[in-house]
Amino acid sequence: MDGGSGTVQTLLVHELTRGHELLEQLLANLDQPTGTNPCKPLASEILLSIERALCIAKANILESPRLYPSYGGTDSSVSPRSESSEQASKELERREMSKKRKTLPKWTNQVMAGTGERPEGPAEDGYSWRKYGQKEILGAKHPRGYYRCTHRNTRGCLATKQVQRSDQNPSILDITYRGDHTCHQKPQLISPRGKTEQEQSQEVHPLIDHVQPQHHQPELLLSFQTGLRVRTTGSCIKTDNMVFSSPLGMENCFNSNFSPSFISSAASDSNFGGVNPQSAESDYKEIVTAASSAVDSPFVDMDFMLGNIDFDPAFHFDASTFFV
DNA sequence: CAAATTTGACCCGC
DNA sequence: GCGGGTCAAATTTG
Repeated sequence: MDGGSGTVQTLLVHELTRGHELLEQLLANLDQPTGTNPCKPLASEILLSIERALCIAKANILESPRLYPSYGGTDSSVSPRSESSEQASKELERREMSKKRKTLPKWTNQVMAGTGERPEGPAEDGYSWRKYGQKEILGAKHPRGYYRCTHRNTRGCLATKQVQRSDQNPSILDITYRGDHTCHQKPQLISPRGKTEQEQSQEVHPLIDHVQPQHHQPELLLSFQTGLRVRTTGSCIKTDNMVFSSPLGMENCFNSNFSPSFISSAASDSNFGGVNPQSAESDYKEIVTAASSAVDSPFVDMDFMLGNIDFDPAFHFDASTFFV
């Protein structure tokens, strides 16, 4: 873990460099007549490269929770006795909070919001969130909802998310996750019982961690269906039309047997009922990478990858056996 | 009645 | 000063 720092950086650099090179090739090829140019394979290559980098980066983030000061730390270390010290601790908490705002990993999903009445309702991901605020955002038609993990107080879980309806397409929700769930709450599978059919159809069913292998992550599914977008900031890696995010970060992508080839095969995969092949297949646009400062504290021993830097396209990895 | 949501106030960074 | 994010009292919901 601690010794893996150079290794992970090397891997990241490797993948990002490769992605960069491929992108250059792609750009060069754009000049060629459309019939002959190999843009598509190149684009796929780039995508793979970025996915790998993202996996590596996310592995780091997940594997190093100590990077992010724990909420419990502040209130367990400070035991307010008088009102003034209580105020002081609140001040401290606030200051910690602003720090966290900057340091916590952050990634954005776009999921299809049902056409339903509840504006943010369908943004279910299996965790129990508690709304703590709503704000009108300048330049946005729809207010942004602020949610935090229900177990924030009981278990000091820092995870928060912001849900905002997309301007362009009101049926799409922009969900920005921040921080990992330290509550180790098993995302409860929402039982169909007690839910209306409409609710069920709108819901993004949770499945993270130990789920039936034949099911793909619901967000994943929805993302496919909507032509999705998943972005990771903080780690500054941003991809479009790339399904690769979840509240648990890479744990999910691994656990759902994520493989890069999965994406390109999605269009033909009949499991994705309702997928518009075009959206899944044709729009590999805006693949952007940027160097990141948030991924430079590698804690994961990635040696297992060393011998195989050129990943198999069917690259997959069972996190449950690796990240314990 | 406890838990969740609403909403105006407040704080902080830019 | 402005805008985004959070707090917390009041209110609603189950």
